[in-house]
Amino acid sequence: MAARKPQVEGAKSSVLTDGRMQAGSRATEQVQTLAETVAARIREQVISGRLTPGSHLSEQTLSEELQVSRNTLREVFRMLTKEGLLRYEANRGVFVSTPSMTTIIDIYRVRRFIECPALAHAHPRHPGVTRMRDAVEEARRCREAKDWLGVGSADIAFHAAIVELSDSPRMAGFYAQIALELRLVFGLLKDPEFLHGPFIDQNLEIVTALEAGNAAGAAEMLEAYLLRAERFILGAYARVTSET
Amino acid sequence: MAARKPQVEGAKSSVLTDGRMQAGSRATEQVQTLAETVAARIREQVISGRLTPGSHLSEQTLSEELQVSRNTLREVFRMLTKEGLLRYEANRGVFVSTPSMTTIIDIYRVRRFIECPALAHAHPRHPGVTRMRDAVEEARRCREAKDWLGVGSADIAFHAAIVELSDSPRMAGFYAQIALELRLVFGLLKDPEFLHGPFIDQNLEIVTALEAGNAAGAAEMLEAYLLRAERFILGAYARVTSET
DNA sequence: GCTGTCCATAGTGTTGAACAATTTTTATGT
DNA sequence: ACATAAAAATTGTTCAACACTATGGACAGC
Repeated sequence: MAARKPQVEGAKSSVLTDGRMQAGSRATEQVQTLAETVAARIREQVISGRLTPGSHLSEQTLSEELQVSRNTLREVFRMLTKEGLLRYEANRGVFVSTPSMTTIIDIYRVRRFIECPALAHAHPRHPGVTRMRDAVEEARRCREAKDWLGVGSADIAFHAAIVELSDSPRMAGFYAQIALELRLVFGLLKDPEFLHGPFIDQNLEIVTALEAGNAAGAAEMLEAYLLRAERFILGAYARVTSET
Repeated sequence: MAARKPQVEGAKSSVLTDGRMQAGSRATEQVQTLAETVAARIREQVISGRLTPGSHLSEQTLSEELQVSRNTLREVFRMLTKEGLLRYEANRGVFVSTPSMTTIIDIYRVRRFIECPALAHAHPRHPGVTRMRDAVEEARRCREAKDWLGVGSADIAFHAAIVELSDSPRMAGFYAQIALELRLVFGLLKDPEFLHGPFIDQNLEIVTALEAGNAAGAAEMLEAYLLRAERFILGAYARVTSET
């Protein structure tokens, strides 16, 4: 009956590993509040596809399911809405955001707008480069293990590392949001092997070029990559939605 | 006693005009929830300087002051924290964000990164151009009326219009956040006439060049403008903080 | 005087129940 | 079928309570 209980129960019943994202912070803010924990959990459920775009998130149902009070859950909703994962409709509740073609187009426009210059102006020995290479290797590991969700994460990590090259925390934060939305799109599509497979090797080429000091070339490859990926995703998206 | 009461009381005691920002939406979402109203109100208090950076926002005090429940207020805190206006510390509460020099530098890096290309690739007859000119005229009106807060708003609106030229809602949303933080910085500085005065005319030159079809020239002027503004603000900031 | 421990206090984190306002569903009449 | 009114479900908001954490002394030891 007492409050704070979930600090214990919540941890017990929690299935998520978590701890990723927010690359910059290490020892800071180790204390997580319940709301943040729940937010991470819902985020994961959306990304993993257990929560499908467009579906309505009932306050009562979800609060019982996650064992938190409605008030706490509403705080979580407020956070995730600002992150762009959920959509609010007054007096009707929250829904999982449903990406449209317009969404995809805008996301890729932003990606080209941000990633390409960041890569072009990058210093070859910037710490972000290491992260890029790590991400590529992680992606290959996941590909072998046929962990396609993992491949998606690694791909996002790769491109987040590119944005890190710009040395701007705000830019990185913005990109993290965009990446979240992109994952929503990924979840919408099927056939993840076909979706991610071809792009791992291109990531490898890009980081290799950058390490060799050829930032301009890397940026060019990246732009081509993004244009291809956009067409690719748009096609897959059209195929999925037309089935309805 | 009863709930929903504030829907009435809140409106009565509300002093803010509001309605700006979010250029794209017109008839949509006319229904505002209490939390959103309160959020707008606190936002305004932060921007106008009534709530100084670094100050602690007590849940109990503020909830009594604004006549809303603690729970609703906490929802608001969650939103404003995501917007970057407030900072959360677990078990210690929320504080108004305190911009540092690093903040200012990052903000201006982002501004150059986003605004300049947006302007350079702009079409001279893009609707955003009209907004730019409107903003300049609004700024001059406010200057004559010595409404320096208004000048600040108009200046922000001008540059938000530049970002609109990129036709990307996500970019515009991101810029709105950056602009909010920038206003926090403005509030920190004194002597607003000296702060905004010189820049109005430069804005005018930029939009004039763009209207004349000289996007490249406008972009160059903008970059110079932003570099100057950064130095300017950093100087003013150093002056203010050293006084402590 | 300075430093570290223990406690009272204030403030945040979270809950459950209650009720008003709104939306959605169901039942009903034509 | 179709509009309409009543009923049910859901969101919006409040309140009071209590666990947990942080803060500011009081007090003892060095």
